[in-house]
Formats: sequence, structure tokens, C-alpha cells
Amino acid sequence: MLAAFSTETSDAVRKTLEFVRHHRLAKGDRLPSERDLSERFGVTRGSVREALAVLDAMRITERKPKSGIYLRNALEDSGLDALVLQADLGLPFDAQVTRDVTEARILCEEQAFRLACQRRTDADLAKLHQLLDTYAALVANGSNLADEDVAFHLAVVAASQNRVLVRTLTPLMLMSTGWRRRYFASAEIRQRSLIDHRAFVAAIAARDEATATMLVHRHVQTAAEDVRALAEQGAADRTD
Amino acid sequence: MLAAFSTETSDAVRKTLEFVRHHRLAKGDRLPSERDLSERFGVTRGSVREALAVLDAMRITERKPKSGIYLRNALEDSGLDALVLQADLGLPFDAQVTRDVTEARILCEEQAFRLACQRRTDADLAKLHQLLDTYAALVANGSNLADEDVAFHLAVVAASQNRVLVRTLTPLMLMSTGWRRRYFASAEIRQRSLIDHRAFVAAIAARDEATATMLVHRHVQTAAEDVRALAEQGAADRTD
DNA sequence: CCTACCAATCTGGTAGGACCAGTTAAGCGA
DNA sequence: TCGCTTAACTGGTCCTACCAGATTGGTAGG
Repeated sequence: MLAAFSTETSDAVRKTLEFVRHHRLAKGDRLPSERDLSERFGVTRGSVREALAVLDAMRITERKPKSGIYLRNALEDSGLDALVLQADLGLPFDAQVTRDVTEARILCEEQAFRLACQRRTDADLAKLHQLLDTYAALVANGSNLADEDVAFHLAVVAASQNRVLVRTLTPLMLMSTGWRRRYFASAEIRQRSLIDHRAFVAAIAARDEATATMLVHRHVQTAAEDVRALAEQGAADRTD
Repeated sequence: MLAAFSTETSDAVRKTLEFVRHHRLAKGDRLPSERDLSERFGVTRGSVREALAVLDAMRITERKPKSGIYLRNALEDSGLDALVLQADLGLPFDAQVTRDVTEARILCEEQAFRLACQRRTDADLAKLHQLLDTYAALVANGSNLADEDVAFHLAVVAASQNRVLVRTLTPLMLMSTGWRRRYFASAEIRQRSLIDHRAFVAAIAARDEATATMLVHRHVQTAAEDVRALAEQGAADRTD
């Protein structure tokens, strides 16, 4: 479902990030050469170069021709998409990042929902109702609606008529795909989520900004707390 | 300063994006094979693969082994970092994106400034004062303070104690580096910017949320309008 | 002992070829 | 027209090679 690139490249990216972490490299520090890394990781130099191209694009590393590979930013200071990448690679987040993502999501969605109330078109509303129907159908037959949940939230944000907000929220949601999947394993939660989503659409239809922002705030906050509970429970019975 | 990767890879990324645009490819459409692309673009297959690794990481394309390369999202629906990439490659933004970025920046910074008022530590304040001194010095000797402006805004957001907000604002600012550079060519604007920044710090020091959010809203809004005026003027006297 | 210079070495950037194993579509036969 | 075999195609991986600027270590000169 995730990790778009090949296993070797994916490995190289992950191992490079782990290398940076393990050696506690700081901004400006130099990484081993491509040839060196390819030996360490047991992959071709080509794969290492693909990985470095990705890390460069994420503004994590910088390749200086004829010189070396340097850390451009601390891992904490790269972009949002780097977090998605990290999640896709199966690298863990610390609690700080998890909290910050939740807060950022709330702030972002509150504003987006507010704008959606102001600017949503009838077409937006129709789209939301359609997604709601799909959602209800999936809840009925017990499907895991992790993807549909993302699609729904993004559709609401899209109703704000600001595509950059959509681009902002996308990584904020994608980086927690793994948790969302486990979260929606519960039938009770699926049911509760449907109710919340219905309320969203009602508020946006009525252009009721106060209710809409309040609802989404509570929705995301509650979900985050549930996920945290899931995580602690998961940490308890780690039998796998 | 930008476009971290090599010229060939950079070319391949740009040309691939242009190809998608020119042929009006939609989500799910298939791109030519790597070998085909490398011929079209006049670069090695390795460079094409580096480019595709980047586009994959940005969730723009998806490479299915033994099958082909498919468009994963419309260009409009990728992440924020894809916009930075686009800017780095010199690809143009349409007016819609420019407006949306401004609005998103305002929303993001308003919230971040608000939190910064609540949570800023004395260390944060000291850091801001230090950046302010640097800023003043650069204004005095007429330097182009595009980078320092970014650093300052990010430092304020960092005072919100939410690193994800920093990650969010970073691409929003980086994607307009080109314009910011031209913007700060004016001595009057540099002076005005310094005054605004001083006011920011004062408001944050006093934990005055209302003032801080109002100031940053006006600051970003005004800057965006100035840049737009610059753009129109620039479009008028295109002698280069 | 320090400095200045020079050559061997290392680095990223680019090129081209090769093989593998699934995918896909063309073409053949029924 | 339909169904199946097969050959071409595709991404994934590996290998070797060369270029030219950056780096570095050692050496000669002060």
C-alpha cells in the first residue's frame, strides 16, 4: 500500500536514515561516500543514488559533487512528506511528533472546516453526501474504512477551495495510516466515526462554522486519544 | 541554493513533470517506460530512475514492477514538498496556487504565533532577539535578507513548541524563495520588514496573542500583495 | 618547525551494457 | 470470434568504466 519504491531503494533510504540517527549526525556533518554506503547496505551504488535523490528532494541530505554527502537539516527539520516517508519505511515516531501531528491536524482542519462552511459549493456538498453513503455502506458490512476516512476528511478540506490546505493535511493523515488501520478495526469506533462524519456534513451544509470547528476538534482529539490507548495496549501485549 | 540533485536528475524530474502536464495525464495513466523516457530526455536510465524515485517519494508516480510507471495523483494533489520541488526546478505556479499558499501561510502562522505567545520560553525569546539583531545588521548594510526572513519566521513558529508546524511552514516559505529574493531587493521593504519583525517579538514577549496574530496576518498579506505587484510589473518589462 | 606546493586518491556525475523474472499484448490456431 | 501460446516489454538489480573537481597527505623549501 505504501513505500512506493523498490525494496532495495527503500532499504537504502531506511538504512541511511538509521545510519544518521545511530551516529547522531548533526546538520552539516558528512556521510560516508556512495560507494561506502552501497557496501555497508549491501546494495548497488545505483540504489544508494536513488535513495540519496529522495533524501535530497526531502531536503535531508545534500550531495556536493566531487566532495561528499552532507546532512542538510537535522532529521527533525525536514518537510512533512519526510514524515510520511518515515512512516512508510516503518521507522518509529517519538511521542513528541505524534502529539505535534495531532495538534497540527486539529489546527489545520479547524481552519479548513471553517473555510469550507464559508465557501463550499453545492457540488462539494453533493460529493460529501456521496462519500457519506459509501462510508455508511462500508460501516454496514464491516469493512476497514481507513482509506475512506482519509478521503472524507480531504474532501471536506477541499471544500475550503484551498488546494494547498489539502496538500498540507494529506501528509498529516498519511503518516498515521498504520494506526488508522488498527483504529478502525473496532466496530464501535467505525459506528462512532460515521456519526461524527454525518454531523460534519450537516454543519457544513448549514454553514455553521462554530459547530463544524468544534466537531472536528473533538473528533481528531478523541481519535488521537483512542489511538494512544491502542498504542499502550499494543505495547503491553507485544506477542508478535 | 536549491535543486539539491544533479543536473541530469533534475532535468529528468522537470521533463517528466512537463511530460505529464503536456500530455494531460490523469490519475492512473501510464507513463512511457524508463528506457523510453531516458531516450526522450537524453539522459541515462539511471538518471531517469533517480527522478522517478523522487516522484515516487512525492507520491506523484508509482512504479509497478514488470508493468510500468503510473500517475498516482494529479499534479495538484501531491504533497507540499512537491511544490518546493516545482519551484526549485523553475516550473511556474498558477495564480490559484500562489493565492492558496498565501492563505495557508496566514492560517498556519496565525495559529503558530498564537501558540508561541502561550508557550515561548525565555530561550526562544533570546533566540528571536538574536535573530532580530542579525536582521537589523543586514538591513543596515543592505544585504538581501531572504534567507534570514525565512529563518526568523521559522524561529517564531518553533517557539510554538510544535515541530510539525515548523515542518508545515517550511515548504510554504521555501516554495517562494525566488520571489522573496526579488522582494527584498527594495531597501524600503527591508526597513519595513525589520519594523514588523520587531513588533512580532514585542507581542510574543508580552504574550499578546491578539496583536501577534493580527500583525502576522497583515505582514504576510501585505507581502503577498507587494509580490503580486512585483510579478505584474515583472511581466510588463520582460526584457531578459 | 612551519609553510607552500604538488601529486595520488577519493568523490559524485554520467554512461552503457547485461540479466532476471513477471507482465502484457500480439499473433497464431482452433 | 475466442482462447491460448509465445515473444516482446518492463521495472529491479548488478557491474564496469571514465571524467573532472575536491581533498588530502606528503614532500620540498623556507
